[in-house]
Amino acid sequence: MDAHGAPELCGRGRELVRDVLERVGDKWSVVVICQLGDTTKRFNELRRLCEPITQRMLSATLHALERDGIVTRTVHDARPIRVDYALTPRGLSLLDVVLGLAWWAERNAPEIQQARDAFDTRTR
Amino acid sequence: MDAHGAPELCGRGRELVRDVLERVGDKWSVVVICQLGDTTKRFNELRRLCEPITQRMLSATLHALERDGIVTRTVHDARPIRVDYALTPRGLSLLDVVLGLAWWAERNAPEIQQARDAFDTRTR
DNA sequence: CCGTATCCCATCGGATACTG
DNA sequence: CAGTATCCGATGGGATACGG
Repeated sequence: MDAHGAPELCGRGRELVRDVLERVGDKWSVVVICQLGDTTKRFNELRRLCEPITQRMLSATLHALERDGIVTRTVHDARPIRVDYALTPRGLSLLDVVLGLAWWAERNAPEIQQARDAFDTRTR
Repeated sequence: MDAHGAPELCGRGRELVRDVLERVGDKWSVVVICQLGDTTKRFNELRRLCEPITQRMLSATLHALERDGIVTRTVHDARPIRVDYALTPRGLSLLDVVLGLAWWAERNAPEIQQARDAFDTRTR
């Protein structure tokens, strides 16, 4: 199982790794990355796909992802103005692992809901 | 790439999936799950492994993971009291995908740090 | 040893209004 | 269309102290 050895979550470089995990751990990053997928999309297009994300949070999330080199932002001189977002190669590699997480969540969501209900009943 | 189709991050069942993602997205869950691995561990043992986690947060994190059926909690009648924690089968399946995330973070942390520095310089 | 209770502040993120 | 600015309530999580 751990043929690679455990990640350095507790050794040196731990803070750095946790920084990265907290980037993907905020409320919207995973959703945005999954909806972006391997296709370039515009701001409002992405916004609809990520509903009910607010304009403010989509902007902030994209800014943070751009800063980390996970998405690119391309401004086209047109009227009305048009801005395209896309995953970088690094973003695509992250998409792979994040899809694993999303699929796990999707597969396990019903049983986890049951577990929660059972636990809450049992401990009430 | 998306042979499974995109996860239902925006369809029905979206709230449920996001609930699950937010569980693993909090500050300590990924660390605790990785450090627990496939071996039963005691509270303070886990605490040292997850340093600098506080007692309060380890307790809260384990409680939430137990509620979701991801870890088991076993109290042994001994003195001093002894409590063992272990991943359930569901927890082990989560470990797989979470290790993927941790390894990605570890591999990419240095370049992301560079990207951040470059971005901050460029936009200053 | 294994927790819970309290306090308290920093950050996150929603609502809303405004700009190029 | 694609954002930024401001306000503000909710939540997360650290420090500390106490209990079984």
